Amino acid sequence: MSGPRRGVASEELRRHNLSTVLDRLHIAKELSRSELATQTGLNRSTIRDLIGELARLGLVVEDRGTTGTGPGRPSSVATIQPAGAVVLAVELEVDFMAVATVGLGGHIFDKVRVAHSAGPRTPLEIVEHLATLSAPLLQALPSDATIAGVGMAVAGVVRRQDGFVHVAPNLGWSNVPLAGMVSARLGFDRVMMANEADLGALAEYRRGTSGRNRHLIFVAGEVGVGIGIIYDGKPMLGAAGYAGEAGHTMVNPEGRMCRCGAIGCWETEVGEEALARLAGVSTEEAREGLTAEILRRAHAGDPEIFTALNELGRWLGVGIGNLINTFNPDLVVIGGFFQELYPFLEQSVNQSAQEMALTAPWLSVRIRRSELGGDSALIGASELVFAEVIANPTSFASHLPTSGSGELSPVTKDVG
Amino acid sequence: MSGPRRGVASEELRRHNLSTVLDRLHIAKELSRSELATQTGLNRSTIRDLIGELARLGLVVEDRGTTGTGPGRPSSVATIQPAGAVVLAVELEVDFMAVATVGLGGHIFDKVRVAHSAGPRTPLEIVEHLATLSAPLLQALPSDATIAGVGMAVAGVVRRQDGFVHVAPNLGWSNVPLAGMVSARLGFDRVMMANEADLGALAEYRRGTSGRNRHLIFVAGEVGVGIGIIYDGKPMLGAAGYAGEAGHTMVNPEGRMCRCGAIGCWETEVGEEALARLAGVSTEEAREGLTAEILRRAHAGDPEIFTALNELGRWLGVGIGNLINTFNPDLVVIGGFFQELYPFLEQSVNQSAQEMALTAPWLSVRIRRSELGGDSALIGASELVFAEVIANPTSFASHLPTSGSGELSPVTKDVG
DNA sequence: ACTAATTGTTCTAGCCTGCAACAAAAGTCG
DNA sequence: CGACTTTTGTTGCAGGCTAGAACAATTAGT
Repeated sequence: MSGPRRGVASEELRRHNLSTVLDRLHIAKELSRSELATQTGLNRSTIRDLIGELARLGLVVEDRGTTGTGPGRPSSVATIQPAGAVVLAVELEVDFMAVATVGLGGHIFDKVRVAHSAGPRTPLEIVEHLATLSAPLLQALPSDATIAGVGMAVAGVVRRQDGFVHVAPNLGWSNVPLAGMVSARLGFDRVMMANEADLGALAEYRRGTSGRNRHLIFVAGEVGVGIGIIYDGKPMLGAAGYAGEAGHTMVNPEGRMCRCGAIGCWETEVGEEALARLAGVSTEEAREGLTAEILRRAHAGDPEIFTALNELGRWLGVGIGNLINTFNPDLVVIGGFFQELYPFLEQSVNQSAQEMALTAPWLSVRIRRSELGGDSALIGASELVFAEVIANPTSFASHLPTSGSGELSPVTKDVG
Repeated sequence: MSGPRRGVASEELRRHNLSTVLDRLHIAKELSRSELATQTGLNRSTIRDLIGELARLGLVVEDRGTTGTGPGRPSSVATIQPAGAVVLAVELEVDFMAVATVGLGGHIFDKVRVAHSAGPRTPLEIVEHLATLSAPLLQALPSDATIAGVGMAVAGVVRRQDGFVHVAPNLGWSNVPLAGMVSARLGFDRVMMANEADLGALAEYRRGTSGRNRHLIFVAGEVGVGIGIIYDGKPMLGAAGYAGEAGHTMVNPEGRMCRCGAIGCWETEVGEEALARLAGVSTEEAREGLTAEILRRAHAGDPEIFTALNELGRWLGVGIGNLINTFNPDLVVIGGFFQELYPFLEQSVNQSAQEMALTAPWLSVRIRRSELGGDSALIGASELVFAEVIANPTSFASHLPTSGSGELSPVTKDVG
C-alpha cells in the first residue's frame, strides 16, 4: 500500500481534512456543521470552508438546519449527494451476476440480479453480459450523476494491483486480466476488484453494525471458504491482495484432499461440499437449494441434520479459534451460507472456538452473524471504489472548477 | 491504534515531516541534506529548517559534507546522535536476562546478559534484578544522554496498551502489571513491552536485511512458538496486542494435548518439546543445550536426527504454508531455534510449505532465516520505544527550547 | 583562472487552519 | 412581548509551514 515515508506540504493537509469530512458524511449521510466540527476537531471556519469546497465539487449539498434541539442558532446541515459519485458495483458468482448503481452515502439507485446456468463461462461472455446488464442502470441515473468507477466482487484469487484474476476455480478461469477487459468494454478508467470475503469484511466495517470495531474478521462460507480482514480500520489484503485464503490452511492432516491439491484444508471440513456430505445430500443440488433444504429439515427436527450441523459448527469453531489466536480481533462476523445456518451452528461454534482460543484474546472478542444479508458483496465492492474517491475528493472531480463561487461560476460541459 | 479520522492543522504537518526525516536518519545513521531532499520530496529550504530543529533537539548533528562525488558544492551531512535518545532494552527469558542501552540509529552503548537458573521467579525478583543490572549501564552513558524509556521483550501474552502480562507460562506468571512495576522501580515514565516474536519481526523489518519488504512474518521458535507480523510496514499487534499466537492454531486434531489446554496446536508439532521428543532427547536439558546437542549430532551424520529434523521441518512448512495463505506476505523470516537448525530444515520446510500454499501467494514470497542472531529481541524492544520518539520528536524532548538559534541560546538546566 | 554544476542561504509568496469579534437565529423567562 | 442567554454562521486577520526564486558558496574539470 503506502510506500516509505515522504514529506508533505499544505495541500496534503487540505486533502486530508477534505477526505475526513467527506468520509464522515459518506457514513452518516448527513451531519450538521457543528457535529462535524466536534467530531473532527476542526474549527467552525475551517469546516465551513471544507463543506463549501465539497459542495462546489458536487459531493454534498447544504441546507439551513432545522430547529428543535435547544437554544442557539440552528447549525447548517450538510447532506451527502449520492449522484456526486456513483459506483457500478458488480458481484460475479457461479450461478448469478448482480449489478447495482450505488451512490455516495451508500444509496442504491438500482439493482439487478440475473441467474444463469452454473458452470464455466468465458471471461468475454461475462464481460459482455455485464455490459448488457449495466447499460439500463447507467441510463436510469440522474443526468448530473458522475460515475466514479466499477467495483467488482469475484469469487477467486485476485491481484488487487491491476485486477488480475489469478484463478477462479468455480468459473473455470485462470490468469484473466479482468479489470482491463471490463475497463476496455465499459469505458471506465477505474475498475477495482477483490474477492468476496475481503469485500464482505469491508461492507461489515463500513455499513454493518460493527459498532466501529477497528479489528474484524469476516468469515465467508460460499462454495469455498475465505476470510476478509479489517485491521485497524483498513482492509488487510496482503502484499499482492491474496491475503485471507484461510480456507486453505491445514486443520486435519488425516482429512480429505482439497480441490487446491493440499490435504485437510479447513475448507474440506466446513465448505459447501462438506456440508452436503455431512447432511447426506447430493452435491448436485444448487447452492441455494442446498442450504434451503438443510434449513427445512433442521426446522422439521431431523436429528441427522443436527448431528451434521454440530459437526460443521465444531470445525467452524476450531478455525475461528485459530483466527482469534492469530489476529486478536474484537469482532468476528459470520457470513455466506454460515450466516443462514447460524442459529443451528452458534452453540457448537462458540464452544469449540472457546476451547481453541487462548483466554486473553477470547475475552475481548465477539462472534456475530452478518446482518447485511445478500448485499454484502455489492456494498463492499462499492466501498472499494468510494475509498478512492474519499481519499482524494478534489482530483476525483478535477473536471470541475476548484475555486470561485459555486453558484455563480458556470460549469463547462465536456465536449466530445 | 489510531482512532477514527480527525482533522489536522499545520503543526501536524510539521510533526509528520520532522518524523519522516528523523526516521530516515535513524535507519541510515547519516544522510546528506540533498539525499534527504530527494528521498522525502521536500524542498532544500525545508530540509534545512527541519534538520535545524532536530539539531536543536539534540537528536542529530550536522557536519560539513565531504567532497568527492562530482562537481558542485558538497552537501552538509546530518548524522544521528545516539545519545539524543537512549532506550533501555530488556529481554526477559526463562533462563537469562539481557539488558542493553541502545541509542538512536541502533547504536549499542553497552550490553549484559546474565544467565540464571530456570524456573519460576516472582515479578518482584525480576524487577529487582533488572534494576541491579541496568544501573551500571545507565551510569556508563555519556553525560548528555537522554533516556527515552524502557522497551521489554517478554515471552508471554502481553497487553500492549499498558504492558500487562496476561500470562507468561515459562515464568509461571499471570496477570502481572509488569510495565507499571518497572516504571515505579526504575523511575521511567515510558515502559513498553511486547512478546519476543512481535519484536523479532520489528527488528527484522527495521534493522534486518529485509530489503524493505513491507509485509513480513517472523516465525519464532522458542520454548513456545509464536509469530510476529509486519503489515504494510507497521507491527500488526491486534486489538489488544495479543495477535500472533499462531503457535496455538490447530493443525492436527489427532495430535497431542498442548500446554494451552487445546489439542493438536502447531506448537505441539514444532515446539522445543516436540524437537526433544522427535530426537529422543530428554526434555530436562536446557534450551541451548538441546539445540547444540542436536546440531552436533546432525553434523556427525546421525540418521535418527535427520529423520527428526525432517519431520519437524515438514510441520514447520505446513504452518508456514498456512501463514502464507492467510497473510500473503512477501517475506517469511525464520527465527529462534529454527534459525539455528535451519540448514537442516530448509529443504523439508520449503517442500511442505509449497505443497500447502496456493500458487499465487507462493510465487511472490521468500523464506529466509534471520540474520540478526540473538540480538533480535533486544533490537526490537529498542525499536518499539524509538517508534514513539520518532513519531513525535518535539514532544519527546520538550524540556529543550524549541526556538531560537541552537548555538546561542543557553539550555536551562533542570532544577531539583 | 574560468566554467558548469550542485548546494546552502535568505526572503517572500501562497496555502491552510485557528482565533477573535461580530452578526444571526433560536430558546427562555419574566 | 422584549430582553437575555446560548449556539452557530461569517469575516478578516494572524500564525505556522512549505515552495520557489535569487543569490552566494564550493567543488570538479579544463
